[in-house]
Amino acid sequence: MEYYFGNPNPNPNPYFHHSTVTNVASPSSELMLSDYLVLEDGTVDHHQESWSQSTETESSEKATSSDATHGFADATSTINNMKCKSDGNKRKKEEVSQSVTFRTRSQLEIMDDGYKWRKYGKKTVKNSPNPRNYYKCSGEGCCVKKRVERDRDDSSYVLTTYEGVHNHESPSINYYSQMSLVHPNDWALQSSANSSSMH
DNA sequence: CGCCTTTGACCAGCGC
DNA sequence: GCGCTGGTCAAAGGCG
Repeated sequence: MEYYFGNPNPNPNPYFHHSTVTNVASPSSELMLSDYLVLEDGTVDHHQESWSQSTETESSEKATSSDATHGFADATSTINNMKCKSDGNKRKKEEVSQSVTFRTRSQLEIMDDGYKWRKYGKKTVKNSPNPRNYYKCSGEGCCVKKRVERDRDDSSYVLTTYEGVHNHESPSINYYSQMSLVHPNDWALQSSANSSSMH
């Protein structure tokens, strides 16, 4: 299964290209968001753990290490096993999911990542002036979710948390492939390369 | 008409 | 047990 992230929409959000994932500890290390999101089902590799870091708004995601050398210290990633079912054991704490959180600087909350999302909820969260929006992938049988909220400390940043793995390719995968195609198996190398040399 | 957003209600987990 | 909180549901309405 391949899993891509980027800005493959033929009619891209004009602000998206200015969205970056910034490492607070090392502000000079900025990556285009589209440069590195590829998830592989179920595995936790060194790189993914390395940029795991809790944010206070993501209390359910425990902090691991933050490794500024990868430039991902400001993104939260918790990779677990995904269970995609809406009944029975939903909302159990033991029900873990594969989730990745990006903190991006963007004027718009909705960044076009190539997938089609349907909003299903909006909640105000405690200790945050900004509401949290909940989206599901509109793909048939695809239960990937994402949460989008503005950083309570700096509203110029958007926190986007993806949960799950798409069971389909991005509708705009062809377009994206011309920009920056990364196979999941190569993602570790890609992310490592990106951290050392941009583009 | 189909798909979307909005939004209040509902539910489960958690802390006290 | 109770209240708070986060996450989800589903009805209603809007839009193309």
